[in-house]
Amino acid sequence: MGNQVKKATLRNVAESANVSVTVASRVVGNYGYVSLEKKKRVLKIAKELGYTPNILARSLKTYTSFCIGVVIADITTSFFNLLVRGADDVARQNGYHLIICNSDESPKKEKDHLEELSSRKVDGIILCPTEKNIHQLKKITRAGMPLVLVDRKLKEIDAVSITVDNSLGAMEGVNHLIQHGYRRIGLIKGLPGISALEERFLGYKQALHAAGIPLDQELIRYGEFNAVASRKAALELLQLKKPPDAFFIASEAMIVGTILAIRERNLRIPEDIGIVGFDDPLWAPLLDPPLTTIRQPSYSVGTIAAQKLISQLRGSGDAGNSRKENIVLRPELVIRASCGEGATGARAAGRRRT
Amino acid sequence: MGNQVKKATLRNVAESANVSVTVASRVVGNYGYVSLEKKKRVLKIAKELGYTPNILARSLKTYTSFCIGVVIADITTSFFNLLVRGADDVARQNGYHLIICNSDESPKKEKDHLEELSSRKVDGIILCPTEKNIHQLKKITRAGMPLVLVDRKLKEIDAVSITVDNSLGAMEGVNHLIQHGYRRIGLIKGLPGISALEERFLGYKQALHAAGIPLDQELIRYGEFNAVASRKAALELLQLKKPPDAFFIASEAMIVGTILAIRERNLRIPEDIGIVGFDDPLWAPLLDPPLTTIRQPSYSVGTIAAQKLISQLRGSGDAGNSRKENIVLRPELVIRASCGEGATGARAAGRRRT
DNA sequence: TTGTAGGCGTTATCAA
DNA sequence: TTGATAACGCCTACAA
Repeated sequence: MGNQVKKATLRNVAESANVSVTVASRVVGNYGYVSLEKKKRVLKIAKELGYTPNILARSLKTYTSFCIGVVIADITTSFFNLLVRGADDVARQNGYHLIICNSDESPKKEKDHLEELSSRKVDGIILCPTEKNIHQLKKITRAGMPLVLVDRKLKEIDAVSITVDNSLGAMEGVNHLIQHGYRRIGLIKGLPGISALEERFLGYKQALHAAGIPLDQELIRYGEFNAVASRKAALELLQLKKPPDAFFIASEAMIVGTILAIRERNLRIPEDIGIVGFDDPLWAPLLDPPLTTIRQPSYSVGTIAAQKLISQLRGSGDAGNSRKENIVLRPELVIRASCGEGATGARAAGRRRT
Repeated sequence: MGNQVKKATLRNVAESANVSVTVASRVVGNYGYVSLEKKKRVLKIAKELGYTPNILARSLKTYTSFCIGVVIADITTSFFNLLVRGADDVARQNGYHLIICNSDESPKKEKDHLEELSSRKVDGIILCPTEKNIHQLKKITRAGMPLVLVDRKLKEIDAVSITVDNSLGAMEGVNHLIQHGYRRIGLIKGLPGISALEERFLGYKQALHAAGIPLDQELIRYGEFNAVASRKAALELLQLKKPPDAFFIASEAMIVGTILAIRERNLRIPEDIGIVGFDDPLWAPLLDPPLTTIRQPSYSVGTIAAQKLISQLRGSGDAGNSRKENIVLRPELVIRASCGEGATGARAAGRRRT
């Protein structure tokens, strides 16, 4: 009631300091001409009142929110949280903040998020697309919203994309398996229709083809990117009359499910079954035997995406757009012992080499 | 130049639809009286123009941004990304968005983030405090910013906090170790001065005390929440003249480091050394032997925090504040085999029971 | 049921 | 150097 404190707005600061809002704005914004005396006065009052600029108002006026929207599948997976961390690190460094949205691979959620982000007037968007909202995305880019795609690319959309060479990675992984004598290689895929994963499938097929091994559809199962579905899938595979002698697993959580299945069936790695996983979680070296994996540079995907987006934001004054560029990063085969090599190599010596 | 499209603002929509902004505002905001005819007209035009409300402007006017600031240590750790996911799920459900900030346990970064969030006029903040910015936090709460603390509480601050019963969890874990015959239990702590971790230390001491085992300072090391420092710490411990016969490890990444160290020294778990880890990562059951852990309900910490904050936001009209409430969640001891029980129990039978 | 007008806190323009 | 003044896009009395 009585002693309501004055709200810490620029106008009030100016009033108390006996200057115009313009002057006050200049000193807090640190630009233009202001006499030293007034400058000091304003600063002092601002501090006293605990003034902090209202970014909402500023953004409304300047048309820049210094916010970047990020929509990914799920912040809970290591690939994405590393990616987000990378993006956040460079964004902050440049004065930007991130608004993170989980799509859970649902086109509907993705669409909602995209709309929200537009409404919030983010300066740009980093997106790992479900690949089912082309129309919506076209609208967004047409409206001038800078967009950077990560992990998956969309040929219909005019935007730079940062991806990993999935087919190469998968090929190397499967090839590694083949070189160690495995022939019936079960594939635990993610979900259908996602380009990054289809690319891994392609790599799988190429490696098989190169080795003259026929593709057996029976050996391919969807693990839905989670541990329970992948465990089930692996179990099914293991029950085949002609079960696989190795697994190539397309992402982290599915590695967990698959290994659980292998444990349940009491199979030995690498003697009874070989394993290569796409994604190199922190705990891969902890398994017994340590897991051979394809490591993705996910943090870098994030940093590069943010860099590209921000430089686009900065240059947006001049150049039109038509900036379709694909940056593809190389994954790395990390050889440990789950295919019979490395530390436990001796143990694997006895296995058939066909 | 020539055919510049009209900007999709409420005013333009209203103009094109031949109604006042008020009417337009009403139909898009879906409130008040509007004739069906005009309603249809406005909706049609809005769609044509691709209108989407400018949330910045709305927030400026209404004093609510529907944004919640979240500052945590690091989104990259499973405890925090699960927490954030929980918070995000309930926030979205209620129309709120999250702005996530990583403090990396740095008081300086935390302070900057807190200031930024105030400037951005978030409606409230969920914070895992470094516990070094009391002054700043007081200022924030005094300014009326709703605040919910997670994982750690601050007795000086008047805010609700959602924590886990750390000392109980640690006590149960260490106790489990003791019951299985371990006596020299090495402790891999995080960093000094963080209440949640000090509580775990307390639980450790209590369990020791209850069993009549003297506390040996030599057995306590800082693992700095990461794998490399904890590996080093564990290695040091293992080199003692009287090395530990078990490890109690205070958080996930440090489990990784410690196990790496154990591997290097070629020690068998649980025969040579027992292990209990605080945090129950997805991969805990994958280790050989599967890891006994203290599972924290981190997702729930997040959901509850968001719920509390939002209900505070809603009720903010009436009640003052002075809402100091501590919700403490119970962690759970997940017994697997790293202390000689469960699946590999037989193997542990031979170990000394003092 | 509709419209007018003022203001949210900033920044930007233009004189003074 | 400084200060009115007009936006930015939206909401909301209040009046019609």
